Amino acid sequence: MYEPDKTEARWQAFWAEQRTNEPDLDHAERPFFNLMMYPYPSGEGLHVGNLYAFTGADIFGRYQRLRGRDVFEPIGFDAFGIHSENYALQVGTHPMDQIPRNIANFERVLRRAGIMYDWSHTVDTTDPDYYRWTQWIFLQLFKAGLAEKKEAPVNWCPSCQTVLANEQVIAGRCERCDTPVEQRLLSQWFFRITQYVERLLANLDWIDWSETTKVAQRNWIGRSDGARLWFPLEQREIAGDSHDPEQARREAIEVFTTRPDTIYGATYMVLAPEHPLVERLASAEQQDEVNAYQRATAATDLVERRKTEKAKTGAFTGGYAVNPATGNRVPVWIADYVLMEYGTGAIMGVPAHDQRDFEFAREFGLDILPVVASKALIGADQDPAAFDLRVGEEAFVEHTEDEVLINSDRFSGLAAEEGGRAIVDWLGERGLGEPHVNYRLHDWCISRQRYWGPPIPVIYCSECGIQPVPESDLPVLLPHVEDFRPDAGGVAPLARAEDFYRVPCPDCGAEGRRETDVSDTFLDSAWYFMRYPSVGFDDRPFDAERTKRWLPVDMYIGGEEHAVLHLLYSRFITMVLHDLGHLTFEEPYKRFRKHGLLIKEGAKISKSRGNVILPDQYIERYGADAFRTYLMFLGPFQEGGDFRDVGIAGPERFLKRVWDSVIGAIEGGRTGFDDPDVERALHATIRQVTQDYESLEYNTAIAALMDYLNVVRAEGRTASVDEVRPLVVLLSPVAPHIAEELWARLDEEPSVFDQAEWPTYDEAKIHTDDVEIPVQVNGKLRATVRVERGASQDVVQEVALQEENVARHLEGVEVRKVVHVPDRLLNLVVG
RNA sequence: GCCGGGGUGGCGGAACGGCAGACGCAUCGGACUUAAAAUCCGAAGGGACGAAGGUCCCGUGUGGGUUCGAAUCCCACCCCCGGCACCA
Repeated sequence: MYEPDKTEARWQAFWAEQRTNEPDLDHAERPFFNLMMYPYPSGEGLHVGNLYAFTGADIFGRYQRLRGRDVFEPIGFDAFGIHSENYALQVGTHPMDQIPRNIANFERVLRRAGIMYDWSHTVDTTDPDYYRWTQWIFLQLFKAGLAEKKEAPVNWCPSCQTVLANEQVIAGRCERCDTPVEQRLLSQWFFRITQYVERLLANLDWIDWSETTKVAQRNWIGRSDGARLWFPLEQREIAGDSHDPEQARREAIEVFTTRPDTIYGATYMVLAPEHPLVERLASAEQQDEVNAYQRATAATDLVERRKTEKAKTGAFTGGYAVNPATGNRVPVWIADYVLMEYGTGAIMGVPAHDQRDFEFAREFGLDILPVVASKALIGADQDPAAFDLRVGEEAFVEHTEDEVLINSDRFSGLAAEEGGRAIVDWLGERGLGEPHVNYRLHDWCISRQRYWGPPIPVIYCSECGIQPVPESDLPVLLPHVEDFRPDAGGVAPLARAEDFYRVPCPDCGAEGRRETDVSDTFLDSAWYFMRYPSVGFDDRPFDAERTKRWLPVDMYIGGEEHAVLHLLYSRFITMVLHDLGHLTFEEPYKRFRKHGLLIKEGAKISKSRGNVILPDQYIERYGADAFRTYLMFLGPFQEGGDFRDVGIAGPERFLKRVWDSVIGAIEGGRTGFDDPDVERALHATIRQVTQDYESLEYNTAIAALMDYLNVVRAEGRTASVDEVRPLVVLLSPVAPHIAEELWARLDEEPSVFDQAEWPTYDEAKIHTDDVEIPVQVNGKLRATVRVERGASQDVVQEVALQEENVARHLEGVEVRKVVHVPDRLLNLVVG
């Protein structure tokens, strides 16, 4: 009798006692670092989505192990952060008490699920032995000039009462609580990730990652090629050759554009309402209107402001600038459709060729002047320099190969792209233009005005300014404070803990004050995988030898939701540590594969829907093996699938039958292969399962195993031990407990993961002597015939023609053509 | 709007130029049982004809195309999911 609860408990105890899953980190000869994204240990318990991801990753790890690799498969807990803090606030506990309970609960479930973790090398980001090195990493960036404190407009969540990184703002709302985000001008710590943007982009071309993830990163980085142009302010004359270009630029409005070719159509300019030049440009008579508009914008939250479909609003400043190409003076407006944080916070308005500018010009009666048109439209007989193009209800924005410039002086008639380059060159001679690449990506704001994170290791000295905490003083311990509530004014909770922040300057001893902000959780997770092999080394973040042996990560499996956050930050931190000489590699993950998303009965799983699945009850009822098998069977791992309770019955029955068949084989005592069909099925199954594990297609691997079992036990047949031994091995990555038990009962030495050889297949044994060939007439199936493998067309055709059904369809018509694919198909084309 | 991914039986999904629906769930029929559950055996995309073995037609979101042959490749469109979005 198959009793999963007993079997699973026995083998989990065996693994723990024998330290089966703890590779020798110093001497492993064929190291394989199998990594999965560590979870946030929530108070609600381990989510089935976590277990889905972990199981898929675990199968890959176990498979690599059976292929002879020394697999290191660690787990840790991403336990700092707003989520934990909010949960503690909600249930009225302290995170320092709550988190260890959550972690213990997670560990219990993960052990119960039979994941091959090395429990002697876990990471907890809230452990001072860990965050000490998170602080150390901050210091390395600080010393390298890659961490800077600057006053900047930042995203402020009024509900969480903290600053958010751009990546944490989803459609203008806080990713945590969905509250519309405000902009505030605050002094914050930033990591200069923008300095690495080209490398982050370039390496995407060669790292082995899911293509969709690479695309998401490219989009996020948002490289756009264009030019910077300077429109001199009107009260100054246009800077001529005799002027210093630097001077000219200081007295001008700088814009970024991807369409410098359209500058002759720039009939006005728009500044973001917060733009520093607004004050200077605003005329006395427009001052009130400008101020009113600025106030109105400031009062609007980002969600409202960034609505695309919203009608265009704005205010005229009363000031003018000069279009450096035409020499015409153009009015300068402010409008909220221009955003301070993208480009230069100012644009040239080209209403004929930009839909937004078009709408704005229409609203305020500004000139609309087309300067680009297709050759076909112009025709051969017209002069592009004076072409009269009428603009309809929309801007003319298509950007095609055959467009040429019109109404653009001497550039008229040039192809648009070429003309754009020529114009930028020409403006460049006067210092008023240059090619420029702009990025959507901003520097990474790591300051958080919250409690539950690693304190940023900096001291502000009244005498000597910003001082890093000496490395020897790390960690800066997060004190246990009772009132860890965030503050609406943006003051960090630690700023209320005088014992914490009052310290002498580490350099001069004068009165100093600690930084009271903590760092972003994403900094914790940007390097956690580097710590795993070096857990236990107290005097260094990562040991050189261990790191060399195990990193970079061989396989990383995780959710697509981290495509642009965690994965980008950890690449950045790895590059920095590489450049500073701490690492020998610059990309952290050799391979990354995303897993799909689980839904339940067609609906998204979420707390608010109340359809959250906790694995505990299922493991309790069906056993970990059956639950794992079901999770992996319900759909392609990389695409996700639909979880339905009733579906577990299939895998559950399958495992019972495996048990009965193997036990039956052992009791029967027969060896060898007496049935060529079974042997053939075995070899085909080994081939299929091997390919599927390799490519993470676990659902079809399991289907293949079910298929094979159906062959083995057909019509009350009793299997031989040689027929079932490979089945046990092939199944073991998915259902490790039952596999261990059956392996042992087959009189083999445990553990199957150390003792078994991965089964090999013989292509020749998969082939039969005969093949079944479908016979089509005009592409429609009319019969199947059995012929010898490799039979010639003549032979196949002869056999086919004897089929009554084929002959009938050939009656009275002429065979015009015969398509024969050897061993695959015969198609008779009649006319 | 832009960028990804996807639309196949009652359901989850296979197949990804060559016998559509593997494998499984649910369903139905049978065996076992006093009975039920469990287990085992079998049926099954839809339709038409046939007593039956069978035979034919229709079928992979819609419409076109390429091909001897298309779920699979190409073009256009519709719908769903995920991401980004007044990004200049």
